[in-house]
Amino acid sequence: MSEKITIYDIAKKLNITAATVSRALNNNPKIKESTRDLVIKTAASMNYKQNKLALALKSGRSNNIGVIVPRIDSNFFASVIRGIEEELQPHGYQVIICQTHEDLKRESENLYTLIDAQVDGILMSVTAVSTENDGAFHNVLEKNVPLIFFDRSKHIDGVSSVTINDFKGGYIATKHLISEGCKYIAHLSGDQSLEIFKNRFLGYKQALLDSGMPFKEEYVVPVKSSVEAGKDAVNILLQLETPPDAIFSSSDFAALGAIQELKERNISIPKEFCVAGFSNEPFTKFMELSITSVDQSPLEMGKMSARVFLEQVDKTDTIKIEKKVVLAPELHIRKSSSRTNF
Amino acid sequence: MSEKITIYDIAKKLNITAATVSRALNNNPKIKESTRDLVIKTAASMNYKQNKLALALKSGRSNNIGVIVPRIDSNFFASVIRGIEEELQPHGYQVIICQTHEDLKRESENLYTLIDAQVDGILMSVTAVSTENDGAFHNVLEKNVPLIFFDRSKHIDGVSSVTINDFKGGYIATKHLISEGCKYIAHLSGDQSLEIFKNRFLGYKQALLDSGMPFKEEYVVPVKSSVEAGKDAVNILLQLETPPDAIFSSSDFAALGAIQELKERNISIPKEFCVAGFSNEPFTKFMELSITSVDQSPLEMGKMSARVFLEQVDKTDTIKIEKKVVLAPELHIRKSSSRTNF
DNA sequence: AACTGTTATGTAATCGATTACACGAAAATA
DNA sequence: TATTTTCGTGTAATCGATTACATAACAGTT
Repeated sequence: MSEKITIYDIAKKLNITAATVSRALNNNPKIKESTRDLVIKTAASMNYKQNKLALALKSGRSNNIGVIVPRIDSNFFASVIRGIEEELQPHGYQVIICQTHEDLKRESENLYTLIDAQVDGILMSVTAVSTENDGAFHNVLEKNVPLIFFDRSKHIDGVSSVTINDFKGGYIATKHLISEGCKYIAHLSGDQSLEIFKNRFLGYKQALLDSGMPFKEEYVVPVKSSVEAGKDAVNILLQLETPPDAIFSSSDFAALGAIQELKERNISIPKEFCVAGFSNEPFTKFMELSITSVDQSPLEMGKMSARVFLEQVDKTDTIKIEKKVVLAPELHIRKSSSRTNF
Repeated sequence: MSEKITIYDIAKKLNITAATVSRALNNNPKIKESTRDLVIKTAASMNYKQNKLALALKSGRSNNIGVIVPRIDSNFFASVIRGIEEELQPHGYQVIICQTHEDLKRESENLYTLIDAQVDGILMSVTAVSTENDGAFHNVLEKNVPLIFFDRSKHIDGVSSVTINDFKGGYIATKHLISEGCKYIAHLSGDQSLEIFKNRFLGYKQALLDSGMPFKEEYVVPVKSSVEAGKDAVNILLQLETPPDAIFSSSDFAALGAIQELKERNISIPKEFCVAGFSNEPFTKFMELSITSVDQSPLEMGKMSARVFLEQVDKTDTIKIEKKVVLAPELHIRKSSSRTNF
């Protein structure tokens, strides 16, 4: 087994002090060139590796950043994380991942754990908007650890965020359904306490109004992001006096459930009924009856969040600048709503 | 902003030494109970948090473990990671994730980076079997950092692994196709240098032989794990003198491509042609024509890998014990191959 | 020769926690 | 009373790297 080589070992071998070795390795200009070369050569030959833990203790920076997401086994979050990773790795940061499983208590625990672990920053998508974890968030800010929200954010002074324009997403999806000739468009909505879902809903509403179509409360059905919820929603909607002829769902999974239920009832898609989802999950494209969906460019979102973080780290001394990056959503039109193109 | 509180701050306040504070906080039995209580109470009131970096430097353990996977935005790997996380978090470990993007150079870099970061262990799925990175692997073992392979493994003495029985997976999938009455079963195979793909192939072959069916080389088409590759494979297979009437694909994505191409050619599934895939990706279940697939229980695989790691960490002094855990695959029979049930 | 300046390196403190060893005081034993 | 134990705490080294400050050696200036 190879003993761990420290700068002291190198120093002893060369009959100089560790300070000189450290300076030589850090390209300190005060070191004679011959000494520097010798040290660097010796370090290489002894297979010296800097101890990052010692460096971290001394500098107070761990070079780890924490990422908190509801769950990792969803294409969206996994892709965001991939984006974060790709952007941060070249800067020497390692990413530590935590999952909340949509549980506020775990969110709080994760925040404390990451601060404990001395991370240099926290990038996260909040689990729900609630005051329950205010203490944990306050703790992060108090420690001056950069905090950045992506996708699902909370309003906290001085905290930056990277989101997509969910309003626009809802708007273009709905407008698209209208342009395909749909007259009665329903909406499967998510947890309205979260900005993202509220905005998707507002975009939907605005698109209706802008097109001179009436907005009806009964066309808005709250759902969880699951296939089952989508089926249930269709069952409710089809019992209405004037059942809808299209659905804009804030979740791809619910959209899928809706489609399954509609097929069950022999309602032809997209001829009689159009459906659009949100998130552009991989399966929406793979289906035989592919599903129209709003893409959130998760990779880009991850990279952007990382960049915002990097900006904030550099200027720790300056006043914190709250930056709100809003990415543009992109509608992927597929068979589930294409009366004309396909 | 809250200044960082150290044990020295507590010591000063109580007019005792940091050593006593440290001992009190660590429940050292030599400390008078009254002192211990006082220290603990004071620490709490001052909002003291142990500096993990200092602890890490002193103990040589970072409480971080590294996970290396080809990519994170695949349901399989994301689920394995989720399993690892769930098992390790309660033990105080944080998970650091690295991606190789199927690139051997990045695999090597990741290994060195993690060792650099002083991780307490590395859990990984290798990118490819090659001697190119032997140096990097050797480096890990030399540093006495526990190394555990999951899913895709390499043969290295003393290194444990957690895999599924891919041979059996291939076997039961093929047997199932045979039982559905398929007579000419083709196989879309993966990179044969990787055990997992080789074993799936061997399982397929054995199932044929056990059923008294001939094994034909021309029925084995190497593919990448992509939709396109699956389409191409079907095009090749259907040009054979005796085209097959079933496919066992080592990849769900290729299976999907095959199905799309078969439909294009108006070949009815499962009536004229049956298809089975591997991995049980979420979309296989969501399709209208759901796809039969072999489940690899990724969550369980992650948890099991974590457990094997925990075992190895505990007994650092004992001789390294190579442990090979093999999980059982499970066939999920769906419409793409169900002539009888549905 | 005396002084100043420059250059290269050494000395020692520091980051925060742990711990082997030492030591004084009190309690137990002879 | 003298001696040994036990108990509770202090002292100081340690983990490995960085860095403010000190200093030695030498060159240049007057």
